[in-house]
Amino acid sequence: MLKDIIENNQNYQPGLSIDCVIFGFHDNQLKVLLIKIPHSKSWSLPGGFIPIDQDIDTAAVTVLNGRTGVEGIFLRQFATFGKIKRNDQHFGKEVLEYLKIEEEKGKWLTQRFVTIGYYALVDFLKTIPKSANKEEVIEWIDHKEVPELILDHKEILDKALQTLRTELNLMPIGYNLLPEKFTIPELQKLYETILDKKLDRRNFLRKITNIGILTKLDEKKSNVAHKAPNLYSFDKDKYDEVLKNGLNQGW
Amino acid sequence: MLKDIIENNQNYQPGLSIDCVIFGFHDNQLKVLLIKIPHSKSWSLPGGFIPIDQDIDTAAVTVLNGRTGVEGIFLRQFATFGKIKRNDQHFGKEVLEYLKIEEEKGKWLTQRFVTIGYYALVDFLKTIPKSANKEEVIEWIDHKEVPELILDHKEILDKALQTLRTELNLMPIGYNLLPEKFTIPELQKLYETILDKKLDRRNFLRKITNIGILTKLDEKKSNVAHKAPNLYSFDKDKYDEVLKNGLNQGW
DNA sequence: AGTACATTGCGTCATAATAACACATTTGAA
DNA sequence: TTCAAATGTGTTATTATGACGCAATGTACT
Repeated sequence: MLKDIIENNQNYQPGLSIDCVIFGFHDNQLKVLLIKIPHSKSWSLPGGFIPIDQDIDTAAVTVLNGRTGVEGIFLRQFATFGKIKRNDQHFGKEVLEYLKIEEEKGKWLTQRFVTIGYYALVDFLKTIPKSANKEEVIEWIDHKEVPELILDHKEILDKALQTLRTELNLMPIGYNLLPEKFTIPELQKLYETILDKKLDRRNFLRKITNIGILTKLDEKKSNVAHKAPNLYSFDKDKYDEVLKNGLNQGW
Repeated sequence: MLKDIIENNQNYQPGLSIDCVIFGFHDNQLKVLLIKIPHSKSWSLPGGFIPIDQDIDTAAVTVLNGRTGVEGIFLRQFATFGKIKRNDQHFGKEVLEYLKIEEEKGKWLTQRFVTIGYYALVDFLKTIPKSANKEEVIEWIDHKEVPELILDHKEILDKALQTLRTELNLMPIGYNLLPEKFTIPELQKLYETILDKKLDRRNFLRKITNIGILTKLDEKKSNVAHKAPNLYSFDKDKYDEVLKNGLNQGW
């Protein structure tokens, strides 16, 4: 609870927060987990504070697990946001008013905050979004239809997506975003959605299989319109190896 | 002065610092600007604190300008370090003892600190390393001969170099590390030094010129042994364009 | 002055990666 | 039964890459 944190703020790193951009993939859409706070018209990224005796990475994992219930997911720090105007006094005071905390006692919250951005890739179907309380709404929202966000959260989200796009060229993705069994067209849609551009079906197949991280299963997807596509799974060992060594070395 | 900052710590963001990994290139060596603090056996990265009314990027620029005297340089945030054990109490107390500040008054410094890492690429010859005071030594040190560093500064340095290596595949570099006029072999040495591997002379020339950011000058380098190599300069417009759009798109 | 040697500039060639496209197959729906 | 939409498996031309060859240039040494 935010109120508890503010009242026991000596147990938390001052002026520093964490915000998570949690990506999922469903219905051919790249979705982001967003929170609607009752006291604001805007939505926000799931975030949290850093216990004084915890690594920042650990604090980020806590936020993620708390919101998704999923463990062992892909989580990566991508940038730290510290513009002086990023959190205005006004927003903090709104929160205090809502929580019925006096301005003096809530000073910890209205001080200047720097936030560390993490992005996560999770399996949409395994995720059960959890709201922290009754008034809070937490929802998967298509990244193309993100509503107005509080503070600089839009900027954080954009930067996360931009980072994800870049990292697509440096490492394989999909293991964390797709179910265990999936089809090549599904994987391609994921790539197309993240990159926001069409790729050639046949060239994609060749390139993705050449990486050597896919295992073709002796099974076809059922209950589909048109020709049933083959199912694949990731070869976790090879996947991890490529993750570690990177792809597209360049030089 | 650190003492002033501690005494006026209400003007600074608490528990948050900045550390800069400043790279330069000279004598075919990738060098890092390091500081020797009198009260410690170890060296450290140039760093600083964040004025409560300044963007973190601005604070990083201030650190950089203050140490190098160079302006308009390449400066990029690459990671934030926040392990709980990264700054031990012991180190902070040493500093306080050296500065003759009572433990109680110096509590601001011995609290838990998270640090934001920036790396910079500067022109070695245009840089005049500046020490903050008489007792402090600041020096260019070959990245292969870095001595013991305080706290987790070695980890920060390693991560900066690793980031630089990755970014070499995503963008052109050299504009900030080399003098205005340079030779292809010099540029190749820079790449080889950063990547820590040999590249083929002829293939390097082809690949680097194909990027389209180099202008061949009608001039040869003088006072050199053996055949005089041609001089080149960067085409700033095209360089910036490639910087913006990136290279090696992959997908 | 002549020669050896290191280094540069400009090539070639075989192979791999990429982009663009053709055609047959499978399946649900008209 | 036929059509439309999607999948599976190719082909071909172009480009990029990796591994070399060789002549030109300038220093250093005899």
